[in-house]
Amino acid sequence: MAQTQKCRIVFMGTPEFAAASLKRLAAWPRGEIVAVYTQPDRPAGRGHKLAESPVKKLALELGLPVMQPDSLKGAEAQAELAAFKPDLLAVAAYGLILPDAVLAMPTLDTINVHASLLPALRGAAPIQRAVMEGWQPGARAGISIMRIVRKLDAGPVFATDGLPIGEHTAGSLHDALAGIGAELLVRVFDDILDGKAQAVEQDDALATHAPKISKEDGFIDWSLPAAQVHARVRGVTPWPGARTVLVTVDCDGKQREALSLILAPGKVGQSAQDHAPGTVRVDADGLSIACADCWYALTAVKPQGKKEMSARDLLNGVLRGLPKGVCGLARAPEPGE
RNA sequence: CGCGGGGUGGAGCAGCUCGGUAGCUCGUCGGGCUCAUAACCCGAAGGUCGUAGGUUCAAAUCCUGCCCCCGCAA
Repeated sequence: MAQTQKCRIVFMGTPEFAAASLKRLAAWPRGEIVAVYTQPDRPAGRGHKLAESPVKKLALELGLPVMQPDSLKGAEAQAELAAFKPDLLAVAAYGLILPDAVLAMPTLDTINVHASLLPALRGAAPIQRAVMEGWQPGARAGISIMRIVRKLDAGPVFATDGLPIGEHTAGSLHDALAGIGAELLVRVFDDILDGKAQAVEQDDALATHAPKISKEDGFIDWSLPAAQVHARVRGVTPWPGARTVLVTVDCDGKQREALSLILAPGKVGQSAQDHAPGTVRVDADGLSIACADCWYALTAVKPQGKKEMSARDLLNGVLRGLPKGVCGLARAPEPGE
């Protein structure tokens, strides 16, 4: 603690996940955030208004200087960064490639907060993939703090911290991990200043990848076992949303218009061995869809252009008059649905 | 000017094209049936139809402005 001067931190990040670390770092007494880098404002949302990243919003609230270069590859951008004379570079879900020149810039280290237990799930969507793939009992997700090297998410790891995935959705797990990541980052920074930080090389042989999530990842495949369907639904909640299309048949055998739904996590029910995957059933409990092994009971559901509602409400309104029992088939959406 | 859907008793919807009695499923409350029930039967309460104007003898319904919600897209 011979530090007479705070260490100079440049923070780089973009989404909500990164904002949590920025917030925690701003309250860290041993460092001073001298600049915040985030992606340029982009048109987004309804009406295509220009949107500021969560990190930018927080940085402005905190009164920190905000930089939004399109890239860090140019000499100009690098000179700008160098002028901040960073001791530590803290990166969390920034979204831009950091060239070698940038990695070498800080006097102490270049540190990344990654939302997985590395070397598992390197890449863009570790939280969602962790939930989607973590359907086995006891599956865990976590945070790794590592040094940034040229190869993506492959640097030596200073510390990890995990938690059971349980019934988490990607959204709730994200929030939990954002907090854990922020704490762990500060702990590693303390260790670095105290000279007792140790980074352990990753075993590349154990590495797995977590590619970016697309809308299609939300299309539910009912031919999977219910436990995997459930994990998939949670993994794509709240974004891009678990989608399926219900094609239902009236009492008089008349087919209704296909109904496109976004599903909230439901419940794995009784065995559905004697029904084809995708079979839709109305019973006392509401609405269920057959998976490879069991029924999957829908709890809350969001039809296009509507608010989320209970399965009961769906049956009372949009699907009013459906016969009890097997009454249709669920299928994957087609493009545009 | 990105595209589209929607705002009707507590909930989810129909009615709007072709203006004129407020409808359906559920919930709530009361009663009945039943050993019993979230089942069934009977009855009741509860809505200035998002908001402000306009057209009209008459507007949930047609026209215009505004507010709010949602999906696509990013």
